[in-house]
Parts: sequence; structure tokens; C-alpha cells
Amino acid sequence: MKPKLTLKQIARELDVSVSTVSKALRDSVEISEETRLKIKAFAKLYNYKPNNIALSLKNRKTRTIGLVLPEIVHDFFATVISGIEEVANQKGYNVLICLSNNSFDREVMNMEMLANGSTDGFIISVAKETQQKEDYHHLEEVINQGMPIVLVDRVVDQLTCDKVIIDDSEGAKNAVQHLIDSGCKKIAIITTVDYVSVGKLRTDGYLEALTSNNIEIDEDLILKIENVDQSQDEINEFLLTREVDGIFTVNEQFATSAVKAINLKGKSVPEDVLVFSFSDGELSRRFIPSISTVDQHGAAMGAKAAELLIERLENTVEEENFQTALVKTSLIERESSRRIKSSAV
Amino acid sequence: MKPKLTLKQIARELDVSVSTVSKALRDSVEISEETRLKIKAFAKLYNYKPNNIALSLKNRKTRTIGLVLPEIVHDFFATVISGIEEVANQKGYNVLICLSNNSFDREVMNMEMLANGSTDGFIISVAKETQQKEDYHHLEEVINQGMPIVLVDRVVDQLTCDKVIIDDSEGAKNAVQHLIDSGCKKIAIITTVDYVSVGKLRTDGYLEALTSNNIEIDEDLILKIENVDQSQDEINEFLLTREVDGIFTVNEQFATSAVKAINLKGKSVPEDVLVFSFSDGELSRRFIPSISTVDQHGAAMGAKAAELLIERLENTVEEENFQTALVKTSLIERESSRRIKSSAV
DNA sequence: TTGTAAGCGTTATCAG
DNA sequence: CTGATAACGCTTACAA
Repeated sequence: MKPKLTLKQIARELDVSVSTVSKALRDSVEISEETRLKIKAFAKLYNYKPNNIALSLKNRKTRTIGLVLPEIVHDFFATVISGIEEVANQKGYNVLICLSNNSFDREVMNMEMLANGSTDGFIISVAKETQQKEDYHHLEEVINQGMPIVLVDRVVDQLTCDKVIIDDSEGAKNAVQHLIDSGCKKIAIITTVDYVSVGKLRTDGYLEALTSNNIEIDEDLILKIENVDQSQDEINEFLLTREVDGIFTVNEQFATSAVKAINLKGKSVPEDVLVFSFSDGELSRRFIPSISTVDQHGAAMGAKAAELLIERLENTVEEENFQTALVKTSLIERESSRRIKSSAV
Repeated sequence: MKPKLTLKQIARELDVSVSTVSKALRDSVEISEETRLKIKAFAKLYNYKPNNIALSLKNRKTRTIGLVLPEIVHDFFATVISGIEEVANQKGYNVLICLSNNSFDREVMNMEMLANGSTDGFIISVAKETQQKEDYHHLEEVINQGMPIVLVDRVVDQLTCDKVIIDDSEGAKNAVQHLIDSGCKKIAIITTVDYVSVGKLRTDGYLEALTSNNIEIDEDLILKIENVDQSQDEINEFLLTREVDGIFTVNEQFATSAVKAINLKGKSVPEDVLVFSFSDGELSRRFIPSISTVDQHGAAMGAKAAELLIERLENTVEEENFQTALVKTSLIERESSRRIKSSAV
């Protein structure tokens, strides 16, 4: 076991000073060709690599991005990470990931842990609980300390920082419009409780689509779910007791549950009911029938977030000139919304 | 914007020395009650937090774990991360994540990036390409430098370090045995190419199960796939041209493709063919029919890996006394393997 | 009880 | 051209 080589050791070995070694390795013109080559050869031979921690301390920059996410076993967040990691790595940054598990306390702890020098800035998608509490002091504090933050997807309007969002409401509207265009007259929505910002926005999009097509809004066709995990029963009961010909859901999980509920009724998707869902992932792609989705382009969102953050870290952007990047959604039509026999219209 | 407070500033402010402040904050008995309280009050008031980077440099410990994974948009790895993160955070460690995207070069780069002081140790699941090349010099180098490594899931036998694996072969064997017990006579396997260590082991388990039940091995019922993404066609062709009553697949994706292929044939799962898959995830849980799986307990594997690494980092374990933790698999029986009408036997 | 100084590994400034 | 020195923020002998 050979411990890591340091400048000091090289200096001692070659009988020069530490600063000479440092300069030689950085190709300073101050150093004679001869010593420079000698030092570089030695360093290469013994595979010298400067110590990141020492550099961080010196430069007061870690070249590390702190990423705080609500969860990770979830296609969307996983793709976001991919996008961030891709850009970050390519620009020489590392990504320090913490999971809040949707808990406010853990989010606060994580941020405190990282804010003390471990990272240069943050990319955050806030926890559900945080949105519910509407307590953002931990975010404000970090911003006040001069660390840039980029919020992704689950953003907080009242914070002054860069944001990356998709047009949740428009995406939802387009999906519902698609159902309407396919002849649906009675379209239900299965969504989350309102304090989840994106759930609310998607619900808004649903309402807008109906309104702009002069379809009366029926509160009885709106199901708001608190907890995804225990939702199948709720969804079954909801759909068994209502007659609908189209269903819009705010995530893939709800969509598959809806299909099951419809099957339970002895009907099927898409023959009797069309289904369109927000969030594209493997589940939608592989389900039978495959589920039509609103693609959120998670990787693109992540990449954009990383770019915004790095721009700020490297000051290539005006101070105080925060932007909100809007990543476009797109519809991916699959079997679940393809009208087969014209049962409607 | 108030930049971070340092010991030096507190010292200047209170007109004492830096070391007095440092000691007071660490409750040293050397410091008088009076000054200690004064300093602590001040620090608390202005929310002083020591700088992690400086601590890291001083202690030559970062309390950071480097995690290098092949991919992340994949339920299994996502659960592994969750498990690691959980344990790490609870023990005061951070997790620095890098993705290799299954590329050897990226894996090497990532490790070099993190090995220069950024982390105290590594948890790694090696890239497919690395397993193919069988080039592990980057891992050996890190080990030689005295940084502990824990390999997870995709391990490398010839490396001397801690490992966390599941009994892939036994899990597969149990699953196939289950199919046999359910009356299957002609069981096909859809697996990966052999250089993927876990694919190979699962294939071995399949073979073992057949052999120990005196079922002749039919090479024609073994399909080895290189690339998951383009596999549907291959699987269709494979299953359309063979008569089988049971299928074992090494991942969820193959299982869903198999179900589709069977449907294409005008048959169905589980009525005509039973399906059992390795790897449990949301896809299996929600698919129709829901897929029976071998649960890998990813979170448990991650947690175990983090524990092993941290033990080593904190020297609570004998040097050179490496262990291979074997996490037990378990079968989760769902619809896809539940015999409905006894078409077989 | 408090303070000084050295050191963690680097780099930058300034002298020699 | 080379080297000593200080500094990044912190801890810890060792002095005072």
C-alpha cells in the first residue's frame, strides 16, 4: 500500500522546494525547462494527482453540486439525476446526492450538512412535506449565504433563484385535449392533493382543457389522492361508481391502477375508456396496454438545471438576473388512448 | 448576503484567539466557563458551523462515500442507492454519486476524480464493459492506495475487498424450481450474455434446477440477449418458434417482453405459460398479469454495503479480513406464475 | 485559563 | 530561475 503522493514528498525526493514543484507541474514559465521536465516526469511516474480537498480549501470552491431530491426509486427523478450528472461530469463537477424521502426535517438536515463547505451550490426538488408546510427558511438561508440554488420540478414560487420547470398545466391540457379530440365526453382526473405544486398545476390544465371546450366541470370526476402506495382501492371505488369514457392521471402509477379498475368493471382500455397519463417511464412503455403519456423530459430538465447552476457558479451570468427555464413537454401516444371502435361520438 | 462565519471572525469579534474559540466550541475543560459560554452563545447566535472542507483536510477524512454505478434509471440500482444513503446519512456520511453508464472509460474517470481526496472509500457496481474487458486496474490502484472498496452486486471475484452479493444462482434455482413444481415441463430462460456476472449466475441456477429435477437441458430453450433495449423482436421470434410452458427471465423487462410474445402467439400468461422473473420492481408489481419475481432486496444490499464500508473506514474491523455478505433472495409470487387451469400435467 | 505555532496540501506573492 | 512565506479554516500540542 502506497499512500497518496504529495507535493512535499516530490519536493523532498527531488531536492527542490514545494513551490518549485507546484509551479513546474502547472507549467509555469518561471521554472527552467530542465527542472520542469524532471519534476513532471517524476510526477507522472508516480502518478501524482493533486488533492481535491486541499484545492477546495485554497480556492474556496469544491466543484461539487449538492443535489437534494425527495426520492430516487422513481423514473422521473432518476432521469433528472442522469441529466445533471451528465452535464456536471462533463464540466468537471461532482454530484453529491441526498434524499429527503419527502421529509421536511431530512431536507433541512441534508442541506445543512452540505452547506458547510461541501458544495458550491444546490439543485433541489423540494419535499412534499416542505411544500405542505410552506417553510422554506433553509433554502432562503443558503441563498443568503451566497450559494446559488436551482429548483427543479417541484419549485417554490416565492424564492428568488433559478428554476427549471415544465409546463405542467399545458402538458395536462394537451393530454386532456387529446382525449376530447378522440371523442371523450366524460373525462375523470386522478391527481394528487393540491399542496403538491405539480399535481395542482396538472389539475389546472385538466380544468382549462374542459373549460375551453365548453365541457362542464364535474367535481365528482376529480379524485385527489394523498398517498400513491395505498391508492388502488380508492381508485377502484372511484371508477366503479362513475361512468367515464376518458381518464387523465397525473402519474403512471395512477394510470395503471385506473386500467385495473376499468378491467374490474368488465370494461377495457382503450376499447371503452381512453387513458392518458402524465410522466413517461418504463412502466408506461411496457404496460399492456402501453400508456399514452406526457413526457417530462427529465434528463433535459436535469441537464438544464446543471447548466444554470454552473453558469452561476462560474459567474458567466448577470447577478440577480434569475431565470425560469421552461422545458417543453410532449405527448407520446400509445395504445391506451388510441380509439379502436368508436364507442363514443 | 452574509458569507459564512469562521473561527477567525468569531475570535476577532470577541477579542480572543482562534484556538480559544475552537476549544470553547468543543467544550474543552481548558476554557473557563465564562468565556466558553460567551463564545458558544455568539456562535449559536450567528449560526456558526465548522467548514467541512477544512475539517476534511485536517483530519484527512471526508466522511464521504464515493458511489459508482452503471446506471440509475433502473429500480434495482435506485433501491441500492436508497439503502446506502439511509445508512450513510444516519452515520454522518455523505454520498457522492457517479454514473458510469456502463462505460469502462467513464468508470475509470469517475474513480480517478473521486480518489484524489474527495472520498474516504468506494461502493461500486462495475460497468458491463468493465466486466467484459476484465480490466480492473483502476480498482486495484484505489485499493493499493489504502482506500477501502465494497463491491455490490456486479462484483469481481479476483479483487480482495468486501463484497455484497445475493445468491443469484440460488434465487434463480428457486424460481425455476417453483415453475417445475407448478407442473412446467419445458422451461425456457431469457438471460443476458455471459460476461455479465449476475446473468451468468442466474443462468447457472436455471441449469441446476433443471438438472436436479432430471430435466434434460435443451440449449434451444436458452436465449442470451446483449442489449435490453432492442430485445422485444428477438424474444418474439424466440418464443414464437418454440413450445414452452414456463419461462424464467433474468430481469423484469425480459419478463414483460415474454408476456407480450406469448400474447402474440394467441396464448396467455399464466393460463398457458407461467413466467417467473429475477429482480423485483414497480414494473413487475403493476404489470398485468403481475409478475412473480425473485426479490433482490436492493435496499438491504445497499445498506449492508454502506455498513461494511463504514466499519472499515472507522477501523472497527480487522484489517485484511474481508467478507462477502450474502443477502438472501426471496420469491414473490404473483399472477404470472399462478397456475389457473391445469393445462400442463 | 489563554494564546502561539505547526500542520493538513495547495497556490500565490514576493524575495533572493 | 528558485525558494520562503502566507494563506485557505480548522485542531492540537505546547507555551505562557
